Amino acid sequence: MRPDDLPVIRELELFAGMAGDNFEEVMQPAYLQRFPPQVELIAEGDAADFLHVVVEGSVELFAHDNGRETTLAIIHPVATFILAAVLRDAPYLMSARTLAPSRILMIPSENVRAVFERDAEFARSIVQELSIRYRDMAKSLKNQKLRTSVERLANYLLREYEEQGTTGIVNLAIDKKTLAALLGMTPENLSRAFNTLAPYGVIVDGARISLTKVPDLRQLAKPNPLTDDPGT
Amino acid sequence: MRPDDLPVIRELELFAGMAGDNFEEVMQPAYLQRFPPQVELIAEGDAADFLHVVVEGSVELFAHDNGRETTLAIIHPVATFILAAVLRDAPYLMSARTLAPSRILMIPSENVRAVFERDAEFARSIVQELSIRYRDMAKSLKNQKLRTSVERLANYLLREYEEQGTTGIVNLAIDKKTLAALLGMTPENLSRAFNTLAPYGVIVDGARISLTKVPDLRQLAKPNPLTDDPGT
DNA sequence: AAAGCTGTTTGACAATTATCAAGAGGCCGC
DNA sequence: GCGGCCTCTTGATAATTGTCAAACAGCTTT
Repeated sequence: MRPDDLPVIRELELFAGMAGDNFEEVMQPAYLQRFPPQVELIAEGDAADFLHVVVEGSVELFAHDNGRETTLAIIHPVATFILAAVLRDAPYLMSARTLAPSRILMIPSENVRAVFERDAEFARSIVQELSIRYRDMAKSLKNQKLRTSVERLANYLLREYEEQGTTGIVNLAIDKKTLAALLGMTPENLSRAFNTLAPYGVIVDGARISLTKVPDLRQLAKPNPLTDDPGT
Repeated sequence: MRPDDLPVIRELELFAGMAGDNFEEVMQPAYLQRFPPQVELIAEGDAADFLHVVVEGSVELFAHDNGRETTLAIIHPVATFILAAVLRDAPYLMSARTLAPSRILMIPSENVRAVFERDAEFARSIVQELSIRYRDMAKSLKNQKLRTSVERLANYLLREYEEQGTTGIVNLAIDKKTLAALLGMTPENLSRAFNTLAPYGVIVDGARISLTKVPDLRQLAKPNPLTDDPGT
């Protein structure tokens, strides 16, 4: 573990309020590792031995059933994943793979649970983190059940548009196959959904998407904070 | 509040480990109320003023977007709902209505948060509860994204079959319109899905469903603990 | 430059799911 | 009983989404 990584992690809301001793105790047995893209970090069904923190890069959470696969979330730095499994000492419900070259911090589950037991501030942070995650998951379910694939794509683009600073250009950070899985559709369908959005000012050039008629797009997408706004 | 209701609530895992004083503090301002069926208890977007506990009856959690509505979960006694919104002091993401005549305990959010701050055992319980809810939500999302409606129905029936004691009969506790919304389909589609399952030994007689070829049904449904088992 | 690879797009088609309209059956009040 | 109301079902049709095959573009490798 590089010493200059610790402050970044310390600033994570999850660890910010923790007592210094406890932070060291939880970090001491942790290790930070570099992974190339497309490495499977955990597999659904495995025991939750480590809490993972994406320090750099990005991680895709996905799951299988029958023969199919879907993406449930994309995790960007700096954020944790599979916290719930760690706290319950239960098998992971999702698999995780790196999308980009990434650095992942792995903290043994027992240490997380041990410090949780005696650091009230940490417990508080965990509850906030879990609540946010729960609510994000609820929003995803609403998104999936109440919208068509074109609407999901339109709302995704508008969210990225906001997050990338409302210039008319949205850069897709993930490839279209992954985006399709995240939005709950096939790559072919995503390609056609982009075409459907052309009259609403959506111009595709590889990973560069221009939005030239945002008001029109917004009217189609009908974004809703109670379905779209992440992290609240 | 009837005195003989308290022990039941006390046994709820969420409150079981709590110190006696704190339990009284959190219960003192709470009130228990009777509601007829189809009463809307909370609406999405409202402030989370109360933690709700279903003591008797049942409650449907549902949500809107565009003009559509879907059911996200059915809550049976004794269990809480909208815990995450209460802990974050954020607007509800879902609405709730009674399905049956119900008794609902309502605890002011501030009291929950106050006791959470100083009762470590309660904090622990909350984390467990939240983790379970998060994982249930993740399972629902997998169910929705990875399965067809016929598969979702088949798995629902098998789960009920197990929970109702593996007699060949499953009694639907909710009407078919609500079941359709829970499974993410229209009532018409549900009706047809039941017909599709007829060759797999599913015989419908109103709310009484007979399962005469459970192995066949299981083969079609391919149930998966990581998608189906609730509360783990 | 040619070959091969990957990711994406397009076309043709099939499966799934939704919509609209109508009908069957049960239940309640008059 | 009769009518009305409600839930559920069925039929016809349309919209959405998925599947399979092929083509294409952008890469890298040779």
